[in-house]
Amino acid sequence: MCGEVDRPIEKDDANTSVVLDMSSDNSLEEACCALESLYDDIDVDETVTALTERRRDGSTIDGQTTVFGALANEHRVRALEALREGELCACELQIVLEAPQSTVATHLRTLRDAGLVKTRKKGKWTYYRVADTAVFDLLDLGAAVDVPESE
Amino acid sequence: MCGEVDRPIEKDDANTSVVLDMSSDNSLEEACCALESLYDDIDVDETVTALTERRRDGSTIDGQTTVFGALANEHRVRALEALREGELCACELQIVLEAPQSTVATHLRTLRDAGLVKTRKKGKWTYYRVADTAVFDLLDLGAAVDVPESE
DNA sequence: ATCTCATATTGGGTTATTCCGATATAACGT
DNA sequence: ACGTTATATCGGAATAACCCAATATGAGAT
Repeated sequence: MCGEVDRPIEKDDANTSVVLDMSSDNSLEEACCALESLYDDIDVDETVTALTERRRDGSTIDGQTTVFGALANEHRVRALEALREGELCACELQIVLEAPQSTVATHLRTLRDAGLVKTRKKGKWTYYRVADTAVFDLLDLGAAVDVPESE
Repeated sequence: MCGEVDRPIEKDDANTSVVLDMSSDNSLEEACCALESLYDDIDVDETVTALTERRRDGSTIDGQTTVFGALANEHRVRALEALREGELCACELQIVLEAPQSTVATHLRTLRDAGLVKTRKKGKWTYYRVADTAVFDLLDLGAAVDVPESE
């Protein structure tokens, strides 16, 4: 009863970052079955198209996942929190993080690659500062989310 | 030349989420060497204590990393973006995400565990909505960060 | 009760992250 | 030049995250 659906494939090539191969599975078909019974008198194709348009530009999403990925680590969040009161050099951050030098250096690299911190070199020392105060807003919003316990 | 340092160990037990064993490496010693030469007339112990106090409460950081971890995935960001215009049921999100049913269900579980979405059951269908509009602020801030290219 | 369908969970193979010792680089002092 | 010191990068083992087919659960419908 759940037949063919005109797939709205690639109206724009913006979503190239999606690396999923839809040609050999039946995910869309299955989902459309559910759709058909969800609303009784609808044009399924039209609904699918509307849902498709809820997708955002792929490059934006790439940036978002890079940023959130950089924030998804205790050491890195701790480092950023320490930078609230101003810049610190790598050796100071090493004390804050209580971790070996190479570990700290790697985390700082990740933060820099994500655009969250910027560096300033002075002689042998490298000073790290938050790239933008928006980073603190991110940290605050992340801390404000009420994460349900257990699981 | 870089000798012993009074470690300000565990003045409060709040940082119990740090699972690092400092007893068998020399990270602190190394970092303090750098500190000594960074400022020429300082009380190193005092400086270490000050840096130690830049640390935040561990439970807060746990929540932050859980939230950011949930946001650090293309499928999940895409799902949240789709929910900007209102709630959707799982089968609709399946169409948006172009992924198999079990994959979508798992991602939605992750978002729920992080407190980013809430669910409403109506018969056989489960409707997902964003738990708080602050989630959109998070997404927007994450998208606004200027991620340097290459690497 | 039984069947169907929407969604959730499980198992496990694949890939990505994390950690950290070892080594490399780069800037200062002598 | 050389040694020293602060930081960065490499290698690879341990750990976590991801994807998805198969299976389980739970709410109608018959």
